Amino acid sequence: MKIETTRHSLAHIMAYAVQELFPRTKFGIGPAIENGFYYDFDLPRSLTPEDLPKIEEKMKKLIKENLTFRKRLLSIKKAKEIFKNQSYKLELIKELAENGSREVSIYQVGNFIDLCKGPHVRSTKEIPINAFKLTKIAGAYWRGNEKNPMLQRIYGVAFKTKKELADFLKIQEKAEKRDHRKIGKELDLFSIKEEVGAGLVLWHPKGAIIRNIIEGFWRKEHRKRGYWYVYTPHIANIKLWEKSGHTKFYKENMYPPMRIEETDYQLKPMNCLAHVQIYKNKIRSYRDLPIRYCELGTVYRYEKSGVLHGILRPRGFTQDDSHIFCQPNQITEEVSGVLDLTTFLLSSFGFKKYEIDLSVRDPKNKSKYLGDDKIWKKAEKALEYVLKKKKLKYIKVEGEAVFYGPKIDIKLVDAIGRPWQGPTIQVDFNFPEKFDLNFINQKGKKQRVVMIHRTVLGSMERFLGCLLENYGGALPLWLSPEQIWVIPVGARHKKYAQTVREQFSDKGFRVELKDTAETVSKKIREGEIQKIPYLLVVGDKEVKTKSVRVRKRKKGDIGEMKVEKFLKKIKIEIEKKK
RNA sequence: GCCGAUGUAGCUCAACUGGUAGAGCAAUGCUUUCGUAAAGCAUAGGUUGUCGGUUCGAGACCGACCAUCGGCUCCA
Repeated sequence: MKIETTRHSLAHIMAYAVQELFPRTKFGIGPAIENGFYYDFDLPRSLTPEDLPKIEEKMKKLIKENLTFRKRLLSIKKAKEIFKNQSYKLELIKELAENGSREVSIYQVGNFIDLCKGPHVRSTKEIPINAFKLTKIAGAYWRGNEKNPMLQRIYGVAFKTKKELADFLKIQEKAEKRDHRKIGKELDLFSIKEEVGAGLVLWHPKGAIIRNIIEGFWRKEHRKRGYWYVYTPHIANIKLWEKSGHTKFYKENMYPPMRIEETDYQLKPMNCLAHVQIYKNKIRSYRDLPIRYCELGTVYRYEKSGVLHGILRPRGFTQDDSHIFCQPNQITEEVSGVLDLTTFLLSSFGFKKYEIDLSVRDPKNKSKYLGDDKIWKKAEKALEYVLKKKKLKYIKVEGEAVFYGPKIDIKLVDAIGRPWQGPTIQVDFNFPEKFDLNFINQKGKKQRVVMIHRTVLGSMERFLGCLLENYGGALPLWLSPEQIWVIPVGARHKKYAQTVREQFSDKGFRVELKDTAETVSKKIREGEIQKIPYLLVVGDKEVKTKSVRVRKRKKGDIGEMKVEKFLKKIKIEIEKKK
């Protein structure tokens, strides 16, 4: 028996239990999902966490009754009659009928009948009784549309054995400890304060050090690949945003304009328009192309209050942005180059797992997008071509495109497995049209340029958040804000400790001398909590032999070493990681 | 924005059914100079998220707002 089938059957059992406990319930839908299942209910009252054990108990009781799942095929008419008091089910039946179905299938277990195409377990005795748990209650719009009523969703997790469930719950619990918000607080990296504003990030000194390292590495790699670094203002004349279509298609994500001497200025939600203006500054030749402008550009977007999530989703963030202007026949090469850069950077920062989406238009709602069909098809084809050529696994998602073009999105995964969009590559024929962006081709004729929008990390905020969760805060040596602590055993070793500190700081290492009047144990404990890669203890022996006693993070004491030898060792460690 | 939960010292948490806020860590001062995950003593620290209401009396009850958390919708 497939676990998905069991999960789906559990969703039905849960619905059955809810029906028994709340007879007037209207039912939405209840599918199996990753690790479990959910079901949406329209209930006479709000559920509280205390309801979950009651429902769970009822479910177990029902499972023990060895109830059979019976499938039946019904005519549309008959189905409508059976579900006459179930408005959501009626809506589904109506839709099935409209799509040409003559009959629908239903499943009955005990006294609970559900519209469902199955499959299900034959009997509840096939369901392991101790391998599931109801985990949370949440609101969810009927059919995922915010204009529809909100139903109450109960989530559950389910596995084949009690042990698998216990393991899963343990892993989840452990993962929650790697939450970037927790790590950010513990390691004093950043904060978000009510006094400053929701979604506005304060980077503390140590967070800023990490960001600086990331940015430095990013700049170096971009310079190598022929990018030009630019700086652009944070506000711009609103006419620019009107022309691009932002005020029409992107309005709900923008802060309202500010009026200065009869002109409205817009806080930028994107960097592209400024880069467009740099491109437009003079006539460009085909010999100049591709032109790659890049900028760590800070943008502000109005995000609905309910979606903010630490630094993974703030309202102000810095994109590692770039706009590439190229000839049409350079698209695949450029997209390909960007993909290579992305995978190189991600692996340099230790990311092994990511998902790739090809985000295209919603074919049913073309009014959400700028530009005509032909242009869109061309852009979508170009992106898909490169993905296929690189043999990368991707999922095509309709309706996920930006208003000006389709994109390749790379999603990084957080501690508890939630995907967050980071890197993105977007082919855009629309802005070049809107802003009349050209170059002079080999024949001396004006030709339309192609624009590629891209970030390879996503944003500094989101990237750091994912980075912290990936490493559980224990960043590799090259990224650690504090790499080494020198801990003198007693007051008489302070002087030597000082010289040791200097030997490392002279070589560019981030090293702190911990010479306060506290015990060695205390400082070791503090160092481990602060996730310092190396703690160097120096006492009488080390002073005599010009060495250090090395303690490696998580590993413990790895022995005494000459200062020179340790220096060499960490240099190698840093080179290797890069 | 929507549904639900939460908000007490810098951090982690206490305070019985309403009776006037307490502990550990951190901070500061003194003592201790210490060999691999917490030395000792003392001091200071709070309009209990904000505003309003109920009450003789509110951290606790009610309302509005703000923020956070889990989802939904939306997104880098």
